[in-house]
Amino acid sequence: MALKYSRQREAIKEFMMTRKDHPTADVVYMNVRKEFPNISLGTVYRNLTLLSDMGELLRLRVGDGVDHFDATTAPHYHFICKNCGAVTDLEIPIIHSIDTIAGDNFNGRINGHVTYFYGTCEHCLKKSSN
Amino acid sequence: MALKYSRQREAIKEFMMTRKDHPTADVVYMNVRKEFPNISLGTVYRNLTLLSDMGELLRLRVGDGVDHFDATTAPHYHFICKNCGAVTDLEIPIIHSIDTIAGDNFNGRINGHVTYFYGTCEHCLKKSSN
DNA sequence: TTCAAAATTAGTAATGATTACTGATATCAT
DNA sequence: ATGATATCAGTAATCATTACTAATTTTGAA
Repeated sequence: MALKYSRQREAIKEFMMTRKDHPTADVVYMNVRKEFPNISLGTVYRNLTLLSDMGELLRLRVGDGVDHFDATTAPHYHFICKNCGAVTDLEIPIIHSIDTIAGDNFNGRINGHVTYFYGTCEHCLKKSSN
Repeated sequence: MALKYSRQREAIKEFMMTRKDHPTADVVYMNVRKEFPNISLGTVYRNLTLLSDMGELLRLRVGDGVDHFDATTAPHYHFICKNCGAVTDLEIPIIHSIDTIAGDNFNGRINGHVTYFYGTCEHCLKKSSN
């Protein structure tokens, strides 16, 4: 028996399921603390890492220096707002053909790619048009 | 006069020009120290950041927790070896069409994308086939 | 149910990359 | 040459994340 049940891990998992906005460890910590007032940040990190390693979560490194986590584990693309930093899912299918294109004149083996789209989100577009 | 000449910055720039392997701040530090034995790591970081902000360098966040820098500022794609962590340039043109694809059914504005291709580099492929 | 082995935890310390601060030095227009 | 100011070296601080440790939970079997 390698993995034991833990209420804290379950609470973290359940919280992640409710969020589509790719929260950071700190946001998870703040929220799970409502149910477990003295859970420690280390426990949050350990479980987020564990769940990511098991494939139940995705760890996103979007370039803002903080890791984001995503309970939607099926491969998909992300958009990052350069204005507010919000991370949102994109509803387009994975474009496998670019792996083939990238492999042209390249002597290694390409297994896949990670793409982040950057721009301005709907919310920030509205704000700036005032 | 906002920007003054500095030998240290010039040395950092020149070192970056000689390297195609996207060194980290620490690697730059180690090398520039040959010419400036008591340059400080802070100076290296400050200048790498300054040059990146001016557009003379690219700051790459490839997902390994350390920033890499690239003197080739024209947009291009990168490949990261999952085995050894090496970062190499890919010789394919930017595929602008995926920005359009990504914009389908999306209400924000997409300005561009950053893609990292992952796999095994030529060198590591050869080693593992022993 | 009780018990002990092993996983997990809370709390805290340590790490590693990067940034900020400070008094001394280098650059440059006048 | 000189004064204003950008830059520096050295060091301290910050921030995200990981590691450590003694106490608590979980769990399968007695």
